[in-house]
Amino acid sequence: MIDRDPTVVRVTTEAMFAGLRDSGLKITPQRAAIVRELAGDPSHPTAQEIFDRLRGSVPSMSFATVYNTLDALVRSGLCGALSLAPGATRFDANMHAHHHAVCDQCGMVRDVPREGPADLAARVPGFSVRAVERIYRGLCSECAGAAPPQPDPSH
Amino acid sequence: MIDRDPTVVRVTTEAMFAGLRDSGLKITPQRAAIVRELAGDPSHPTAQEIFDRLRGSVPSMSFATVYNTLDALVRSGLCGALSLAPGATRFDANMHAHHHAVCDQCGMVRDVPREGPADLAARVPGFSVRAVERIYRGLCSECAGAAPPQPDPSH
DNA sequence: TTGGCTGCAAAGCTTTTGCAGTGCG
DNA sequence: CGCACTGCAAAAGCTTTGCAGCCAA
Repeated sequence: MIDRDPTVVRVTTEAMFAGLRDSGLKITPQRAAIVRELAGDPSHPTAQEIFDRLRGSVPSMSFATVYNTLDALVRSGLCGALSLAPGATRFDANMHAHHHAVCDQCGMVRDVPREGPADLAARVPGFSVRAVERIYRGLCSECAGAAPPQPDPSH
Repeated sequence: MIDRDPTVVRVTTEAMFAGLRDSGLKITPQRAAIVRELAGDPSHPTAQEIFDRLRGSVPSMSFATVYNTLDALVRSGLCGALSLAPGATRFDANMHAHHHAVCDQCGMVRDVPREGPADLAARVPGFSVRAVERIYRGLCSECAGAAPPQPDPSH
C-alpha cells in the first residue's frame, strides 16, 4: 500500500491525467509537471515544496498555478489534502484508504496501511459519518533519538 | 464526557489556574478571562473567536495576548490545539481522551467519547506511537439538510 | 522589586483573488 | 476559435515577533 515504485508512479500519473480529462479539465504542461511531482513523492509535500522543486524544470511556473492545480485535483477526487498539524496543507496522491502517522517533532507525515476491517460501522449521534480517519501521533525514528519530552498538543 | 455543565466549567477553570501556577506562570486578568471563556465553550473556538468575545468585557485585550496565553496553556498541557481542517487552529479545554467529528461543510468540530478500550496497542513500524486519534468526517445535522455532494478531501 | 506579561504594530507565512494575455482541445 | 488556464501582483487570513511600559508575585 505504501507503493511508490516506478510502475505505481506511472499508473498513478496516468490515472490523474485520465481523471482530469474525465472532469473536463485541460492537461497543460504545468499541470502535467505538478501531477508527476505529486505522484512520485510519498512524503506529502506542501504547495510550497512542489513549487520550489518545479522552479528549475518549469521556470514559468507560478505559485497560483500550483494552488489552482492542487485544488482542481482535490475537487476531482484525484488526490487528498491533509490538515493534520499546524502549518501548510499537505497533499497525498495515495487514494487508497489508509491512515497517517505524524511526528510531533519534525512534522513528518507517513502513510499507515489500514489493517483489518474498516471502522465504517462507526455511528455518531446527530452526525452523518462519511469516513473515519486515524492519526498516529508520536515520534519518527529520526526524532526518537534523544528527543526532549513534549506535552500532548492534540488533546 | 461531553460535560460542560456549570460545575464542570468551574472545575476545569480551577484546574487551569492551578496548572498555570504549577508551571510558574502568572495569572493575569487577561489570562483568567481567556481560561474562563475556553472552559465554558465546548465548540472548540479559534483564537480569533475568543478574542472577539472578550473584546466587550476586557477592552484592553490584545490579539497577541490571546495567542500567547493559548500557547502557554497548550505547552503546559492544560488545553489541546486542534488542526483538523484548513483554517485557524481550534482550542479544546477537554483534556479527557476523546475523538472528534468534523463537518465537511461548515467546519464544526464536536467531541466524540472514546468507547471501548484505547487502541494504544497500536504499533507502526519505525514510529514511536504516543497517541491514536480518530477523526469522523461527514456532515453535522444542520448541514445534512439538502447538502450538495462533496468529494472526499481527506480520503 | 523585578521578571514575566501586556498592548501595539509590523512582519511572516499560507492561501486566495483579479485581471490581462495565452494556448489547449 | 473560444474558453479555460497561466502568470503576476496584490490582498486577505492566520500567527509570530520586537519592544517599551506595566503589574502580579
